[in-house]
Amino acid sequence: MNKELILRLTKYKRILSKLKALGLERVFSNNLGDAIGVSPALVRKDFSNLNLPGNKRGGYNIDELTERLDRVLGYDENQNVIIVGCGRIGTALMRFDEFHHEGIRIKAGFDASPENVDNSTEIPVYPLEKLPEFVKENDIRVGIIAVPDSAASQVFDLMVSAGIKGILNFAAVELKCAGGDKDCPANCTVHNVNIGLEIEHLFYQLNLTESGIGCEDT
Amino acid sequence: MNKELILRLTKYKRILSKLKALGLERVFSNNLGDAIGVSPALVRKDFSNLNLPGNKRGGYNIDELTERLDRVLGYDENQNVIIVGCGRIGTALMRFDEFHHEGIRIKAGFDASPENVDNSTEIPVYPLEKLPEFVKENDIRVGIIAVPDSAASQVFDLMVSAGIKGILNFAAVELKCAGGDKDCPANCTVHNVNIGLEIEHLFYQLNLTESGIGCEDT
DNA sequence: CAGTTTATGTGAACGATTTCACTTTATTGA
DNA sequence: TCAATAAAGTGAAATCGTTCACATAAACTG
Repeated sequence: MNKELILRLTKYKRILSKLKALGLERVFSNNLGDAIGVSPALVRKDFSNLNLPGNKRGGYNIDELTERLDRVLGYDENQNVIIVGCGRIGTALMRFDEFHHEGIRIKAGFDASPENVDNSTEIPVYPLEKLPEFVKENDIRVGIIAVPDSAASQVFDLMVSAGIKGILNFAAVELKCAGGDKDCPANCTVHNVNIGLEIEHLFYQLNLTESGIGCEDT
Repeated sequence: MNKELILRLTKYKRILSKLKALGLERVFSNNLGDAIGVSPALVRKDFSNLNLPGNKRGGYNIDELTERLDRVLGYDENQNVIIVGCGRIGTALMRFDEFHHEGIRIKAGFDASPENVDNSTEIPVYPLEKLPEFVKENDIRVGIIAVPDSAASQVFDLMVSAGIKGILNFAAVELKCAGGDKDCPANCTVHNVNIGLEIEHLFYQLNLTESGIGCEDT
């Protein structure tokens, strides 16, 4: 199962929960397709491949589909996360509203500078050294890196050796699993969110679109 | 020229500038491939398709390749950007270090609430109404949306009608060009960065990897 | 209850990217 | 000057994800 597919499934799930909130009970492949920007045929194919059945005329039952999707994706209430680096980006993320809606819970922050440490706040910020202990005790699987680029790689190693399995990295350094090319022993999955790169990419896409060398949207 | 390719080219450019900073003069397709996580064959194919020549034995000359890449991508010193929404995320982005390195300049912020307006700071924050005027006068092509989800769509329309051509959207609403499915008259390209979705996606990828249904990294 | 409609389900066709495997050419060293 | 070597260059092949188009079945309708 590849990354793109998992992303689509995650999106389906989100749409389903919104439709449910609106009181709907069933949904059709073209509704879902429109909502996430893919063809209805692909929606059906996705569900067909995963044995998520619909009804020949009545589309898909939202509750049932949600439940089955959860089972496929291994849904788990406990989506606990830590943030490493409590500078501006880090603290902004800590208070990011959306996380609350989505059942994602930021359990703690960690920072190397003592002046950022403060465990009197709603989300406590501990010194970086406490990270391994905290990860073990609280069974944390996912962490966010929001440290300066220069510290990213060190922090990454620390997190991986502490047993973190998934990382969302905001530093402008493409992090890869220590194992290198081969399959990483620690088996940690990284998603890099490189904002600078994203903007640069956007500029180039515009340039090329304008000059007619074209590039369709998404 | 498609989005993925443009992204690779942007990455090549970044690597080249880092290698250059280290004092290197030439680079091989496998260096570049390793750095951005693709095969050397693809690197060569990319350059070959774009007529970016290397030397049959000596690899690619970093200066020359950079220059040619700039030409292909339509490189322009002037990468001016505005940010709409000067809450936590917005202000964090305003002072984001990486932008400075990359020649990206945040020229101004805009916010609907008067208490966030303040043009005594390094990067001035104006009331939202000033946006169209500012965009015209300063020839702004790209903007960042960092407003609450509920305001995202309105702000989007305002930006598009002001003439903004590219948007990096941090609100958890998948924005699409007003034109809908057909080609948008305003022709505005949107990149959505949905952090909550990203984390959820990460969790599911881990679940599936652990259960052996597998999914390779990147 | 037969006929029509509407949406799923799916094998086959398609298209785009990527990789393979080989050719070419520059460079080094004997 | 003549191998030997190392890396770019590239047409062909393979792969992968997506779409097509039609078979299928459920649900209305008169």
